[in-house]
Amino acid sequence: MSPPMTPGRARNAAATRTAILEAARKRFAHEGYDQTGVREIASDAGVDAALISRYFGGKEELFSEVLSCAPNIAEFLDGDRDSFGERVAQMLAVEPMREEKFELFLIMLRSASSPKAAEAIRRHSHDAFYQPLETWLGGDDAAVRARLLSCVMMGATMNRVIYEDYLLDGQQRQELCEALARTLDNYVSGPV
Amino acid sequence: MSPPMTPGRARNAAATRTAILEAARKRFAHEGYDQTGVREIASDAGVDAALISRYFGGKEELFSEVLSCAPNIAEFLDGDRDSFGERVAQMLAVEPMREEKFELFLIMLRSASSPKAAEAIRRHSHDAFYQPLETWLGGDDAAVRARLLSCVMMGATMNRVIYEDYLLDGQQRQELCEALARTLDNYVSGPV
DNA sequence: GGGCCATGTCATCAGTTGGTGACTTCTAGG
DNA sequence: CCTAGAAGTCACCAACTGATGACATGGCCC
Repeated sequence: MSPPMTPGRARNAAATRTAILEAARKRFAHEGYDQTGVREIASDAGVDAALISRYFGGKEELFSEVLSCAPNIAEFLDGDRDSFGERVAQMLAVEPMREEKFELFLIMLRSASSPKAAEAIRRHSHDAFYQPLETWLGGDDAAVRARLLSCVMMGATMNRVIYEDYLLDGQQRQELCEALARTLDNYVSGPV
Repeated sequence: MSPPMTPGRARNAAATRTAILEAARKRFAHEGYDQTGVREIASDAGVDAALISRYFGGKEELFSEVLSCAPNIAEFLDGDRDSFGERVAQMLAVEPMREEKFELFLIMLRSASSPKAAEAIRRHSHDAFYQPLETWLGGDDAAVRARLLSCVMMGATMNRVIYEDYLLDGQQRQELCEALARTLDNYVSGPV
């Protein structure tokens, strides 16, 4: 006990805020908005639940804040254009779902059914997903192609959410991945 | 007051059961498992909430029962094989979402995030969706192609759930529909 | 008609949720 | 050292949820 341990939590507002945000992001991604209680978030963050209301105003505002801070689509748009389908399909069908890249998708899919969260999701996914994607795609039908890409990506994520990794073995997942990659690249490259 | 109105509800167990089931199906499809309360279902059905527990055992069992009774994929597998993509894409992108055909999808998507409902969904969607679809597709990679079809169908539904019909106008939805049809038919017809 | 069971109604419970305000404790600045 | 305010703790509330058991009532069979 070399450093004189303070009994309560260290008094550091910024760190506390961040801890809450981190814990909330994981909870919302793994359980969804409704299934996550402020007490659970607080417990994960090692914080009293009352601080959530104090710092963010309430659960709903915390959720919006989490969406704003979550990593967005940009990561995939940065890379090589020709390998977009391959990279995304790998994430969707092969890589373990615990990856952080998944988190924004998971938050959206698992929380979209909650009216309290829905509006925030609509707004944020437009700004952080469709808008950049459309710009990146370019062309007259960018909006439609963006929607098509979104359909495949969301659907694939949804399937894994529902079935985890049951039903398909490694070989089949590889085939799935390749087919997804082809479909995605088809939407990326050409006019539909 | 020609017929001597009974003050309470008509005493007809079968009709009451059906009324509850109907009301529950609509509520679960529109609001999801978590957002739907037994009191709301009962109110819609013109029934006392206690009867839900009496007739079905509880909300969870009622949900399973609703899934069992909901219309499944069979409708689309009956029709002409060549027009499968066209028919499904029409439903996914063009037809109004209030259609009953959508209900099973909506129930699944809106309730999948609830642990209580998830297991029932997994079981039922396998029996009423994947299994028939795989059989209908045939071939060695039927499982993978079924999954691909599912991804597109679920993703398209999810997009409409989140965005309703915003963002895309009629013309764009038509383009979306055609592209979806091509993709679906591609998965139906060929080895991936 | 009388008994009896199925059906429906009601009051209420126990658990959980998000949120609030009063309180304590620590730390910075004078 | 002492005060003021920020940071954290605690007890508690009001609302809601699913569920249950006691009770009322209708209709059928003997």
